[in-house]
Amino acid sequence: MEVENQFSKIASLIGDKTRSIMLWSLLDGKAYTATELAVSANITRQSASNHLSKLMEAKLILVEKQGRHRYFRLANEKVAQVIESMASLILDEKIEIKKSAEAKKLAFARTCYDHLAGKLSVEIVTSLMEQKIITLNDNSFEITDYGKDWFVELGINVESLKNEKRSFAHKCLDWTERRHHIAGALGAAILKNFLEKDWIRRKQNTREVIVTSLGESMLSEKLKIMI
Amino acid sequence: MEVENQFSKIASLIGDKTRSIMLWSLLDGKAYTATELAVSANITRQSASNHLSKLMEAKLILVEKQGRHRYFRLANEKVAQVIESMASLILDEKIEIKKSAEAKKLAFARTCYDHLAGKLSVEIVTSLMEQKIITLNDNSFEITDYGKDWFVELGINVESLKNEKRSFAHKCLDWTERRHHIAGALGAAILKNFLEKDWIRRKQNTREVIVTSLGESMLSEKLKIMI
DNA sequence: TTTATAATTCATTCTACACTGAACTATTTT
DNA sequence: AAAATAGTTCAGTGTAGAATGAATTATAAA
Repeated sequence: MEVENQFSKIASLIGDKTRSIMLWSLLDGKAYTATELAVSANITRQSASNHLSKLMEAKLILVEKQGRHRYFRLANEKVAQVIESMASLILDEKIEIKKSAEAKKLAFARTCYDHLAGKLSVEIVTSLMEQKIITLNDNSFEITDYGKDWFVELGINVESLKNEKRSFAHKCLDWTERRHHIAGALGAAILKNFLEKDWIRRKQNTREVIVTSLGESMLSEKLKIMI
Repeated sequence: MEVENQFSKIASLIGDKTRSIMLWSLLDGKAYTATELAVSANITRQSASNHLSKLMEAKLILVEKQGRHRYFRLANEKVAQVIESMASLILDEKIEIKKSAEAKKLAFARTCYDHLAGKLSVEIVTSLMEQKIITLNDNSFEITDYGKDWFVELGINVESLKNEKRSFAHKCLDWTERRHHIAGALGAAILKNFLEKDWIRRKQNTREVIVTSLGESMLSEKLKIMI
């Protein structure tokens, strides 16, 4: 098949009203059952099942079986990136006034797959670079010796992260900020760490992340970030 | 409207079979008339006109009037980036054997909007960096003093490019290579220069770019790139 | 001026494909 | 074992929205 038709096929696969909402729901990197996705997209289970098998066939999502449940999640971070990039067409409207409150909050701080995205996430990178905790090397971030201690103090053991199969700390383009944030094992560890310490909290049914007052003072102290 | 529905709307806008083929055609950054786009998408002019007005409304494309012709082109480079990112889901399949010959050629060298993309384009960046002709500074490339002379010798006046309104040489993520190439005024100037000198040639009806034998030896000499 | 070409608008038709209900398999629970 | 829950398959239905034809506007060429 010609490339343009392959493109057209994948575009219409993503572009269906219901499937696009499902993909949007899956953008937090979590795994959901068919029923859960059916409810959030407001369709029957049969219909959801049908859509999910189409997304599976195109390898946009994958499934894990657990007993009578089947958990669906995005196939990989790259799919998440594509969805994010499409969403950037609505999120970064020049005219601030037209941006909904919800969109603004998402632009400030949200999860993307398993790491942080939005303004906060790129400010973290800026601060870590300025403090020489991380450095940029081609396509990924590296941690300085000082940085290793800094992360240990934060509660993240950098060495053990490096043993994971996945990439350690690659750059991930933030579509609302048009700058990079940290993805990979380190990006995931930072999100987990901040959540565990209650610096930030997830909100129900959205990828939006809010900064707690504890988080506000800690981000200011450790990273010189003013919310 | 909730963000998920805004996303769904833009996704289905792009995701229509015919519109996606039109957008794919526009990806070379050139402007086409409604009739031309109708022919390449194999539909009537009325239908094309209808689709184009929808894409206009969403600000994905814009139009320039010239006499009785109306020339349509992508609204900006960002839209091109989004289309490219979606296409990356088909272009970078792990299983090489399944890649069509056409897709392989596109992955090697193609135009993206008004600059080069693909393997060749990121190799150019690598070489220019190694030779200290350009350096990376945050989100854009900068040219060294030595680099200025080097580009003048190539036939590109860097100073006059800087006076253009558009960004000079920002980074642009290459979706097949997952690394950056040069966009902006410099990226466009390089593509133009290479075409004029017949180092590379456009092919009809595709974004594919081929390297001439002259180009092969010049790229080897000037940039140490072996095709 | 007339004729040809480019593009759009609108009312109508058409169809791809999403949705539904019913029947089914596979687990878990009681 | 029976009942309940999760999910799928499939044949038939329904509809959003794409395609079309006819009419209209605008510009260019003859």
